Amino acid sequence: MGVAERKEREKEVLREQILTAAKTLFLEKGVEKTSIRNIADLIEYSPGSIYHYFKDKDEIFYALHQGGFQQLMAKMLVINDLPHPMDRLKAMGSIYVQFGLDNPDMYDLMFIKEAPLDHVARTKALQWNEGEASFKFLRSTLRECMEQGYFQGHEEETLSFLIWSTVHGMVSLQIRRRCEVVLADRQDTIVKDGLNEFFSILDRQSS
Amino acid sequence: MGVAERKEREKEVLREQILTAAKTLFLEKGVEKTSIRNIADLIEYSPGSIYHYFKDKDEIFYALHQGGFQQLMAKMLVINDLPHPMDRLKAMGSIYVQFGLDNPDMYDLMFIKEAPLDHVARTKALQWNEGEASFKFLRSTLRECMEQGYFQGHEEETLSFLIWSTVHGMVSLQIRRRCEVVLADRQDTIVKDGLNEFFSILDRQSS
DNA sequence: TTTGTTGTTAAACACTGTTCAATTACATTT
DNA sequence: AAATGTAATTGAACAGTGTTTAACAACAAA
Repeated sequence: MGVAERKEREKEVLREQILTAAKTLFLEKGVEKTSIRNIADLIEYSPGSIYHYFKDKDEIFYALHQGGFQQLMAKMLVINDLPHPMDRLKAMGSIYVQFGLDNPDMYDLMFIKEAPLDHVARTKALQWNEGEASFKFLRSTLRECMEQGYFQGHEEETLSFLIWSTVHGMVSLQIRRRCEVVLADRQDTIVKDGLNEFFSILDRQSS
Repeated sequence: MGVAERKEREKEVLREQILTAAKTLFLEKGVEKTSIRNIADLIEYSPGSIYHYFKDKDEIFYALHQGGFQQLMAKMLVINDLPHPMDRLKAMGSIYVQFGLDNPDMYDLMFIKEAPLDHVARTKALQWNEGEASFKFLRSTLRECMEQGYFQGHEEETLSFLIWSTVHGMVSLQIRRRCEVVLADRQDTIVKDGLNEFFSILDRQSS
């Protein structure tokens, strides 16, 4: 025995190889321009063999987007050092935005592209665990703010969605090049400026 | 003479035919799944002839997205009836969001998809007139609000961007199916609820 | 040594956007 | 009316795409 386990490990190794190859190509060319044949070429296998490890292209990019959430979540950990929930909330916003600007392709995959959600939709479970975990994290931080008297008269879930939307809106308008022309002169500061403007508004919501 | 003009008109007719065919297909299948051959089939021409009227696929979808801006702008006209600038600002938000939810594919093309901006980038001018006009419209409305004492201590351009980001964020998270799972039970109310939450925050920015 | 499973492959299918040489249509000039 | 020139149209071709599948190789178990 033990042979089944070894094979299992070997299979896992190749699966990982596919994923790293996919990530390499995807980070330099984007999702659409990364083809199954490109990935196969890079790991020196035939295109067909990819399909023994992943159901389809969407599953590969679903797996990659999972890695992105791990990255983002790891960066979020630093907020634990901040005692005041309002500081934690703002730090979350800054980290989220910074992550998006630093890793535009990964952000794109996580929050804009259809591929990962298409895969989720095909999986009968219909659970986007990565997204749900992140949203819960935002909600709990916001709840702590509310317990301290902030955002009175607001509803936790709705306000969480609104906050998420605001930071996502800024990042995605930037990533999908809607700022490039409309706000050409302030292209590389507008998102940070917008975020600070947002923070000052949030601060006024203590009554 | 007059024959050159007639030919010009005929050419314009076919150009329009291509556009309506493209729009029909695009609204039922989306950009990616609408192929040049599909469009050619629908108007009963060969695929090659499309390229006598449009440089490439991006140019077709740039033209379609222009139509989307006209639609949106037409809907915006009703705000002229509102005397108070703050009401106009909020009405703009409602109209924008409603447009996005009612025409998700067109919204996608206008504010999320790469195609129209890719075309803009290839055009040496690098002017996204549609987007700029819309943004200026938002800015001028916001300026009027500020002149009435709202949003003191805020900067017009930055705040305009922030407001745009907020409504865009809500619509795009919804359209790209990030709410579907995270906020499954409130799927078809969350954006409107979020917008109202946003309005209540804006109202508090009068001091 | 045979059997059964699993991994791998090349070829094929049905597509895609785009280019291009050849052809047709047709107004203008001879 | 015939020849010319221009513009529109075509079908084929090119180089790609995701995915399926029949054949084959590798190798553990019987």
